[in-house]
Amino acid sequence: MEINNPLYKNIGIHIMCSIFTVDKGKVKILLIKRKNNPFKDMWALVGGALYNNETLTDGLKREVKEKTGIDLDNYYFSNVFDEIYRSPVMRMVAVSYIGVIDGDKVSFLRETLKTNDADWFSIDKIPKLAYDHENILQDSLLKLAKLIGETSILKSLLPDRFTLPELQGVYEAILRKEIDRRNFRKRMLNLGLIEDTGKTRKEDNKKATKLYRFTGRVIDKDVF
Amino acid sequence: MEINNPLYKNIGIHIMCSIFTVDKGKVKILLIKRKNNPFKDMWALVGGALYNNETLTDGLKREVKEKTGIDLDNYYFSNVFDEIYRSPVMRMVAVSYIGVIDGDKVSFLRETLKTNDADWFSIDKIPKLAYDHENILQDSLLKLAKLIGETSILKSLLPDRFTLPELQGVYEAILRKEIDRRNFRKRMLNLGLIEDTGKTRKEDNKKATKLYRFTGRVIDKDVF
DNA sequence: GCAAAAGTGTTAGGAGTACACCCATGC
DNA sequence: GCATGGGTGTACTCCTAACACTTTTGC
Repeated sequence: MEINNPLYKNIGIHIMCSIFTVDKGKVKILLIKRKNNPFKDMWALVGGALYNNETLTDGLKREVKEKTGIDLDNYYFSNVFDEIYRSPVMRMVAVSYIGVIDGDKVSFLRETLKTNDADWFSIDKIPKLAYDHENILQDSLLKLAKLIGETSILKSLLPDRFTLPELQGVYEAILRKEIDRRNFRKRMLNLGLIEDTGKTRKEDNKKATKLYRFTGRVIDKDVF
Repeated sequence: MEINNPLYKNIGIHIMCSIFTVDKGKVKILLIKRKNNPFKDMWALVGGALYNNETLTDGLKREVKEKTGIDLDNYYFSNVFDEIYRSPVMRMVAVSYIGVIDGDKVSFLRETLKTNDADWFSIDKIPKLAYDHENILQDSLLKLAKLIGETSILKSLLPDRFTLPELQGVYEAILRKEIDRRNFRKRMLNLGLIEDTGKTRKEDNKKATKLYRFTGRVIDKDVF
């Protein structure tokens, strides 16, 4: 049967995850250092090969858990990478996802069965990466900038209730531009991505600030 | 080496293509009838298994050529389908694309090595399809409706120079709604997807109509 | 009182939507 | 002259972008 044609057997699937956080106005990416070949001792995105008996997102969660100890539950599909020699070992097609977590709250493992180290890297200072991960990362950054305008992808980065200046700081870090406070507020509330909780928070030496929460709505404009 | 773990070997990749046309106000999909098992004698989307030595889009073009004789050059990524048992033969992950052609101009083969028949089906009258192709098709229809607002995906359906009423008819068929003539014109020109050629066409018994062409521009709005 | 951070309102321009009239043609 | 199909303009609303002042607080 044609399905046994060796030409299209033994293709593997990588599930990759660009795990982002934003810390002090900087976007950071969680990288792991590989313990094994290929690309032994090099930094890499989190991810690995899909098993036969799991869906892509099951594999994604398993790989993230195995290589970082993190339980990822906020992720979005990003892209497919199919360059023929992107893996030196065998033909691997990568399906990439984007995850966002709060780097201050979520702890990760420095070492696992397959990793020697793990750390957050500012996206301005990325070391040389294994495979085509640099490519995947850059693509994911563009996608992240899109997703924050259409989804609640940032909900796992901020506390349940957050202030608008906090949220704006995250947007400015990801979009790499300053945004007008008044327009930001109007736009965010108008889009319906967030809503007023009616509560406020009082910091040490500041005016009380209003608290908002994500609605979970997804923006999907019609053509006509 | 872990890459030899049988758990994640032998995954296959399907590349699927929903090939659409619009004919007399109806959106139609090109289906082929399978000659072989699994799903022998059932209608199916065009597509097949990726070879180790080709990229996804190379495989896409090869499969479309093999099963329909068509040289496809206008296609867009659509989605990934990863249900574990979507193929009864082995684990197959499908990467789906959308193609648009002019059904009146492009001819296709009724029979090939792997197909017994091929035909256009109105999307209102789809036969039972092999695999999860019904699912992929419905998903592709939604994506197509998005793509016509952002890309020049329709350029292969219309002649190089086309009239606005022609284009509007295609939009209405895909979006399944009527659109105001004046607003359609303003919006299309404003978006920059099409441009005035400065020429007109004179049909038999009609007023001369202005001709437009696609610009190839892709609409990609910024968040802020 | 002054500096820092947060909140709010106004205005002008551009896009979207709804809607009505004129023009060319063939019969 | 009338029916058909193609072309255009206006008014209203809404979103966006630019921009300035007031409030609270701690020092």
